[in-house]
Amino acid sequence: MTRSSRSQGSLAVSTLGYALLCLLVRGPSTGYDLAAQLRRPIGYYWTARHSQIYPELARLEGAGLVTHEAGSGPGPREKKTYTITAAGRDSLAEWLVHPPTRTAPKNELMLRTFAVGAADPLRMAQMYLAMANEHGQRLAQYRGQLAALADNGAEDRGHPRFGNYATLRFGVAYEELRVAWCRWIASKLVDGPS
Amino acid sequence: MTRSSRSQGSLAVSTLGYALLCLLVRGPSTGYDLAAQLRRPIGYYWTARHSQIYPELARLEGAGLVTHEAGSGPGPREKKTYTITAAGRDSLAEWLVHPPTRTAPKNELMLRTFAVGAADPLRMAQMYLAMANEHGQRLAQYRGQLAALADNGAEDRGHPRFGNYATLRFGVAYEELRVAWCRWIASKLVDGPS
DNA sequence: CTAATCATGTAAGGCGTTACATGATTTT
DNA sequence: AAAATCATGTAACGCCTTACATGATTAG
Repeated sequence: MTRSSRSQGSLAVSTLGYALLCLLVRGPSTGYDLAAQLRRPIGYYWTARHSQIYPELARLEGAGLVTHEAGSGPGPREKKTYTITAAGRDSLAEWLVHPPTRTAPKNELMLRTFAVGAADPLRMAQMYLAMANEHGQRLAQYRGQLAALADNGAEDRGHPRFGNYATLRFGVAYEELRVAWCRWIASKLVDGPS
Repeated sequence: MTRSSRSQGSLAVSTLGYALLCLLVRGPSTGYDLAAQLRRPIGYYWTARHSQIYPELARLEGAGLVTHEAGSGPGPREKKTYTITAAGRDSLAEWLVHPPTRTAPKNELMLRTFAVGAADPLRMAQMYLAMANEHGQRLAQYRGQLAALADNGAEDRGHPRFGNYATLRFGVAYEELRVAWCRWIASKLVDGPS
């Protein structure tokens, strides 16, 4: 049984598949729109290009987790609006409560930091300050979005945007940490002894 | 000019290549040993299997950034000990001061959190508490390692292990944040209104 | 009239994991 | 006697990015 087989619901769903279900559970959407939605705030934690999304939607449909309705689109092909099925909701609900599988960490900033002794300290300090700036700007954005959500009552766990609120709270705390750490190491490299 | 071309030093080096140089700048090593070194603490931020490391070392040698000396090994093949070259040191020093290229975020926990409303709140709370536990255990490990480094004087930026110290400081702060956030959302899901 | 946006797909190639393959030495 | 460790490589396959391909509608 190949992966493109239709009419079976027991095929393994990739994390990307669940990411799409996370969006589709909030309402029907086209592949194009899903690509656009993979921005704020979920795009801070998961992204995908349309070249990945279109084949994945076809797989989800083959597994019976979504269906689509086609209509006339702007281009040469039909526009397809995807909707999550009851099986899709069940599959998502079960996946959500499982602890995440550990994925390989990829943090280039910490990789550089591990070898910080092999570079010029002043140039490294400048790099860290530039990163502090970048994270500081993101922090300001996140704080603004968080305040807007709080105003709409999204701190309540029953609110439909509570998920946005909770992820943004993490984002704010993480950016604060990164700004503080970057400033700490920069000052260490400039003022510090030896 | 293909990637396997020898005797040229201008070929693009991948991030994995620089990760290996980050280790080799501390001293010569075999591919096997590099795979083992990609654990504490650099493995918290970057990992690779031996199947990736061996071909990458050959590419680095083709680019003139490392050399190797062969001796008799335990198995059917020769044991190769790699050493960073002066060109390798220069290339690394230049790479270190560049700000990291933005890589696609992959945070499965935040992905799940975005769709938290589609799952059973109590089961989600249990999952978050399990994660808080896991991160709490890592936090204890990191704190132990950090204290050992501090005792050896690694807070000094001139110390050969200052890189380990700085990355671990980030690790401790990050794990603290994750534990606190997981506990916050778990209590929100259990006690919270609605 | 030019550019952006909407909309869907495929192809080539890099990166990374798992599994296959070999075999000596040391520990249990 | 069996298992773990040391040590190096290749092959198959999945995930992901970049680039190729098409074309209507709308905004500047």
